[in-house]
Amino acid sequence: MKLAIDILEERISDVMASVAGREGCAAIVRPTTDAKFGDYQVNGIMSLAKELKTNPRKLAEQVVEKLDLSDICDKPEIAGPGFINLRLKTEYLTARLLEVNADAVRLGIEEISKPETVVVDFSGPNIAKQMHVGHLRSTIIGDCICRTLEFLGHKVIRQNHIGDWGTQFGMLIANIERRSHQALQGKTIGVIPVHLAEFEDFYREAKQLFDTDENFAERSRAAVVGLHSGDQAWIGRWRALVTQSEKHYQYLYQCLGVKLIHDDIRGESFYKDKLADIVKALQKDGLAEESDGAICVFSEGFKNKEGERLPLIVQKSDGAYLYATTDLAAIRYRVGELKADRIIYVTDARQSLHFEMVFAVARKAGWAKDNIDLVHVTFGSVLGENGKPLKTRSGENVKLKELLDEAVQRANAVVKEKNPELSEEEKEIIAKAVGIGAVKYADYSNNRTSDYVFNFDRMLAMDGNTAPYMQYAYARIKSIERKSESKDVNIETELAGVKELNLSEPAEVDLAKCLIRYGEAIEAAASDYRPNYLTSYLYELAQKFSVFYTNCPVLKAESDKRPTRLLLCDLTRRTIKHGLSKLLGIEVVEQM
RNA sequence: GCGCCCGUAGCUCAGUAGGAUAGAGCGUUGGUUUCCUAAACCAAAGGCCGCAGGUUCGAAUCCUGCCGGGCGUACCA
Repeated sequence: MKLAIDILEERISDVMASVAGREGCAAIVRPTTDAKFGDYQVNGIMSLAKELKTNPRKLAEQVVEKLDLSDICDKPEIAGPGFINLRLKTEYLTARLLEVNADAVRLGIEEISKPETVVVDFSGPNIAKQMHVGHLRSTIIGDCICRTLEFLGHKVIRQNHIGDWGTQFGMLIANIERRSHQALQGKTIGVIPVHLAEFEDFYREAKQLFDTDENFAERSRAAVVGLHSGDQAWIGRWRALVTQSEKHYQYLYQCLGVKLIHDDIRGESFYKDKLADIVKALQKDGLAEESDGAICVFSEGFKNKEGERLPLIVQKSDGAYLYATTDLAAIRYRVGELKADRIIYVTDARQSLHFEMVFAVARKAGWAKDNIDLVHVTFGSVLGENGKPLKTRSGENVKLKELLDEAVQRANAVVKEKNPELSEEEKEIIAKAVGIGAVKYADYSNNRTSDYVFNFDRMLAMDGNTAPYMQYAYARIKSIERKSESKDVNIETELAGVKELNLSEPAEVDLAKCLIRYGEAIEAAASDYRPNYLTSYLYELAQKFSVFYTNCPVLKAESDKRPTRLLLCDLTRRTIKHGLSKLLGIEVVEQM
């Protein structure tokens, strides 16, 4: 069924159009800013009145006169300078709740009518390096966008554009070769790093050798040449490195509950054979030209420090290709092969200019026609308490794994303190869900465009808009379920027979109204790619549930009240679970 | 220099086309438990929404200028 807000928007806009005698009127229905105004307010009358140069209250009256919303709302009220205030009818609310209740899978939320093929480019870790905190946001925000668009009915194609190609691989595979020789000489040394921490040393070792050992540097350059020319020995070493290091980020995806698999990988190496053609095509179309020895595309409106035109370099003066070239090849592939209607890039804001230029070139070259949506979803940095990008004391990037481990460890300490009687195994499961959930939720609940300060204590707090608070609300409902058995209440049979509801307490009505608005939050989150709209909604829901919980006994309620309350509990539980686990990829727990 | 982002309560942050008296949480102060998890709930105090102009019935939101911060700005990604 359609969302109330969408039905209202449509009907009121139609009436406005007929009153005004013109197309394209927007009612701009929004939740009220204050409950005393009802449930929804129409904001569009006043701006329309301005355009028509008429009195807004008079216009509102004319609209209300012709408006029939009697199946949804009480009589609309005109207020202030020209608002129309709407209050949902209890019968509508009841019917809607029962509908949501009957829909176990989608909670009464419709799929969109025009599904698109959406390619989402996110995460993109570098091979042979540990994932660090800088990869967190792209990985989880991208995942949430995928999950949300998928739920709404789009065909989502995840693309993990990993950094698995480039000159730095020369020294890495040269180091594999060097280590192999040592191993053959009987030295007990791992040839390819296996554990996460070893990658760091391995990379550092290669880098140091490259900088200090001319023979090694020479060998590294030979390795690059070998790699590019398809030498099997070098390719074998490279592939071993890629395979080994992929295992590590797959492990982290699993920890984070991020849905990215091996098949989603289309790394830089995937495009390596397509790059020459990209440059050739750009030259052939006269879009690319040589400048200072590099092949460049100059687009309108891009300037450098000196105010001169700024190029998108697609081939360096030494003949090598760059990420701009790869990104162009990727657009071509995604539009041509994957049939994308929309391509979303989830990377930090610092790459804005790069994508602006890439998009401009892709448009000019005709690889992305106007009907293809190219979207750069940016986000801010994760900061430490000092307001600078989060680093370790020694100034290194904080490893993602270490960050998550600490979160789980801290969560474990809290669980131990709050609920000591749980078994070790239960505590571990809860700590993992709470710890990881806290990190993710804290990230999601911030507006993605701003930087935020990372703080374990705050994200693990039980008060406020945090994962533990949400999980706690869920656990309380599960607890009611468990208690019901000992009180001879059979929830299933009571709910199965519910045909009518008895909403009388304010806390019940508030909760009910919140429940039927889940779809609004999802729509808002999807259209702006902003997970914080989801967390805000869920938090509001959990708060309303807490108020309901303190004011309205469920199991001890009179028989005329109990089914309604059981239903409110169950719908809240299902909505929280859906939001957290299905859309945000955060685990819920049975008890805390 | 130019471009993009940001500046909202003591702190951390919301604010979904320009809408009604700017909202949360933390912290502070006070209150609630023979009752389904008090990891909860209720209440109070706390704001020239960086500054100054402008646009209009109405501005945290749009425009201009300024101040302060971050990022980017030709061969890294």
